[in-house]
This record gives sequence, structure tokens and C-alpha cells, in this order.
Amino acid sequence: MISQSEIAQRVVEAILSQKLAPGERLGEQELADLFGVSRTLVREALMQLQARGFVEVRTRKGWYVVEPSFEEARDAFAARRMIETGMLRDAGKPLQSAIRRLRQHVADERQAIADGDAASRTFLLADFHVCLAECCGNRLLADVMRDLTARTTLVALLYQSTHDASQSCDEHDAIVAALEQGDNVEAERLMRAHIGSVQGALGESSAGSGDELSRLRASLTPLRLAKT
Amino acid sequence: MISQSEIAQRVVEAILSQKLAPGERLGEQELADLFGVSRTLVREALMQLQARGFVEVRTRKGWYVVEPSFEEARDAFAARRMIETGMLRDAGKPLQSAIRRLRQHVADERQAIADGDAASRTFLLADFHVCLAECCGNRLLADVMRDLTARTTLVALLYQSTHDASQSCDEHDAIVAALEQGDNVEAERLMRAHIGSVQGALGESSAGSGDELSRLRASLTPLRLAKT
DNA sequence: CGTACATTGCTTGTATGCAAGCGTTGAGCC
DNA sequence: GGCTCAACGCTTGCATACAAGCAATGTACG
Repeated sequence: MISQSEIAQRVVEAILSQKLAPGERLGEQELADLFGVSRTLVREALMQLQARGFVEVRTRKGWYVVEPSFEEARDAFAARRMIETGMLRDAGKPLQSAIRRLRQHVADERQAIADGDAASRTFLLADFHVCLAECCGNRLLADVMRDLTARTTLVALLYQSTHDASQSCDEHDAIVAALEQGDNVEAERLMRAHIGSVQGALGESSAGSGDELSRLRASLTPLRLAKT
Repeated sequence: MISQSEIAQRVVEAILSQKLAPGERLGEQELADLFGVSRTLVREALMQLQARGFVEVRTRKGWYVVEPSFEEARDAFAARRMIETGMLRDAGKPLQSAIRRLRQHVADERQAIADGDAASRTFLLADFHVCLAECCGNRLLADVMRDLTARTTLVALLYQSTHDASQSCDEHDAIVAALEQGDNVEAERLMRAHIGSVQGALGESSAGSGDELSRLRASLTPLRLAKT
């Protein structure tokens, strides 16, 4: 049996790995059939995702992955800039185990980029920031970051970001290096530049892609990534 | 007719004004009867609140207002410290209209304290921080702050905060004053001190209050406050 | 009198049924 | 041929029905 939280998690993962595009429709019955449950569970999952800002419902029309407006996109990046810089400033000692974990994460990013694995690449690049929050030992903040990075991932897809993955990876690397040396001020500066760099690579078109239906099945297959 | 979002909002307001204590049980049928709807709507509302971290469900037992652990309490305050200081640092120009609004808010706090209106007082003291985020023109951040302040409000009740409301109000006042003079660094320092002061006033007992049932009705009557 | 067990009631978990609204498509008319 | 309008189908919105599990209580037995 599959629970409603698992459904929600699958959808979030699909969004984070850009397998679900902004504006994409999510029919209740469609998902229900896909997961082999009733519409009720799907509905509850979608309600949770709605509260977290991932999807929206248009009455009598259906559920759709959110399409952040340009203003919302700006807000999302601004929020991340404020939160992540505040986080790095406040984070006192970078634990040795944390540094090791972050280094491993960056290595994973590199691998995904080298493999041309677009889904993992996108997921990992965003997850780095969640990872960072977790390394501060703050689960709550990590949850906030998860929702926020998902939002910016969506924005990147919607506004056709031209940002280079390997550049992001390099910047992540530099941030970890600064943290390792205990130079939090420098890490903060790098982070601010990094987020600005990602934000700056946005175009302005909003491609409305009307794909076929079986795309959903492929989109919602669970990732093979170890989550923790 | 009442919608599921309204139900959720009512519950959030009740929590924010400390009319719903942490650990309090929220029966589905009970709420359904209270609002004159079916369990379905109540369930959907509770699912949204669960996603936002306000309530939790214990299987086959019922829904309960969350009781943050001591660690979660610490995380909530830490997250607020990081976010709000980062916000004040990043916020460039304090708009004149924003200053006016904040001043009005502080005045409202003073009034509620003078009137002995405990519900409004608690709500407004937390809402100041949401207001601040809104004044940055960032709706997303304001939403995050709303959930976060709710969490700390819950914590304050759970761990029997002895913090003085008028002191908080004074500190809010000082922060606004610093912002008005464009001294964001000072505002940030004051904010850090303020949050620390609130956090420092926590006891450690966890009072499990078993009140009667009709308490719910009183708890969930809508606040008379203008929400915007 | 105390303990073990069965029955009962109340709770959530899930599915299904029905109502209502919007879009679309088809036929009929101009 | 083109336009208008009505009927149908597909969607969500909401309620209700049923299943399942936990707890408490009452009863029977030691």
C-alpha cells in the first residue's frame, strides 16, 4: 500500500528533478489510477502540497504545478538570499563531519553532471542548500529550505535558466572550502554571489509545454537516490 | 458555507492567540459538527495544517496540536534568528509607508496589552514579525514567518514563558526606531537580542491541560482583528 | 478480590457515490 | 460555409458509507 505522504513525496521529487514542469496538470483520477489508490488519498496529498506552495487548484478544472509569477520568482530568490546568508552567519563551528558530508555531496553533484544525469543533477544542486541547513542541525530550517529550493527550481525551468551546472558546483565547492577554513564571512559572501548568479541566468519566456499523458508515469517513478 | 481554507485559518488564528494549547485534541467529527460540514473538509484542512507543521495525526487516535520537543523549540528560535537577522540586513531602504505601518502595529500591541486582551496581545506580538517580512515586500517570506512565529508561540505556551509582553513591545519599538533611522545593523542587533530575550524566558515544564469540550467552540470563534 | 478476556463503542482510514460546473463537440439553422 | 446553441462528458467538490483498529469497560473465572 502507498500512503498519502509517499504520493506527496513522489510529486515533490519529480518537481525537484524537473520531471514535472510548472503548469503541468495533475488530474486526481489520473494520479489515483497511477498509484492504485482512490481519489481521496490523492486529494489529501495534493492538499498538503498546496499548503507548501507546490501545486494549486483551479476550481472544477484541475490541479496544476505552480507557475511562479516573475514577482514570486524574485521573492523566492530574495528569501533564499536572506535565509541562507543569515544561516551561514549564525552557524558557528562547522563540524568536521558536516564538512565531510558536504564534500561528498559536491562530489555527487560532479558525478551526476559528468554522467549527464539531468534529473539527479538538478535535484542535487538544489539539495546542496537543504543539506547545508541540515548540517546546521536545524531540521525546521532544512524543511523550509526544501520548499524554497523547489520553488526556485521551478522558476529556473519556467524562465529557462541558462545557468551552467558545473559553475554552480564550483561555487558550492568554494562555499564548503570557506566553511572548512572557518571563514563564515567569506562563505556568506560566496553564497550571496552564488544565488545572485543563479538568479541572473534567468530568461523571461514562459514555455507552456503540452506533452502527452504517459509522461506522468515516467515523471513519478521514485528516484533511486538515497534520501538521507 | 465555509471552505476548508477558512477552517484551517481559524485553527491557525486560535493557535496564534493561544486559544488552542499544544497537545490539544482536535476530533474530526467534533470539528465537522462545529463548522457544520462533513469530516472530509475538516480532514483536508487538517492535512494542510499538518504540512505546515501545526498539527499532527496519531493513527487511529486523532489529531493534536503539535507539542514541539525541546530540540524543536530551540530550532524554531534559531531559525527565526537566522531568518530575521538576514532579512533586516538584506532589506535596503525602509519605506516611509512601511515605517508608518509598523508604528501603528506597535501601537496596536500597546493597546491590546493595556486592555488586558490576552488573545490579541499574543497574536499581535507574533504578527509584528510577519508584518516586518511583509514590509520587505516579500509575501513568501511572510508566509514562512507566519508558520515560524506560530511555532514559537506554541513553544512559549508549552514551556510556560515568563516573558513580559510590554518588554517585547518596547523591543519592537526600538527595532522600528532603528529602521526609521536607516540603521539596519542596529536593527539587526536589536532583533537578535529580542529573539534571544524571548527564548531565554522559557521554563521547562510541559503542562498537559485536560479541559472540557466546549472550550473548542470558544477557541475557534474568529478573531475580530483586521487581518490585513 | 484480582486478573484475564471478550465485547462494545468511538476513533480515524479509505473508498465510493452523487452533485455541480466548465469545456467541447456536434447538430441545426441562417 | 459559418455561426449559435444545446447536450454530453469529464473534471473537481463534498458528503456518506464502510472497514479497521485501539481503548475501555464489564464479565467470568481462578
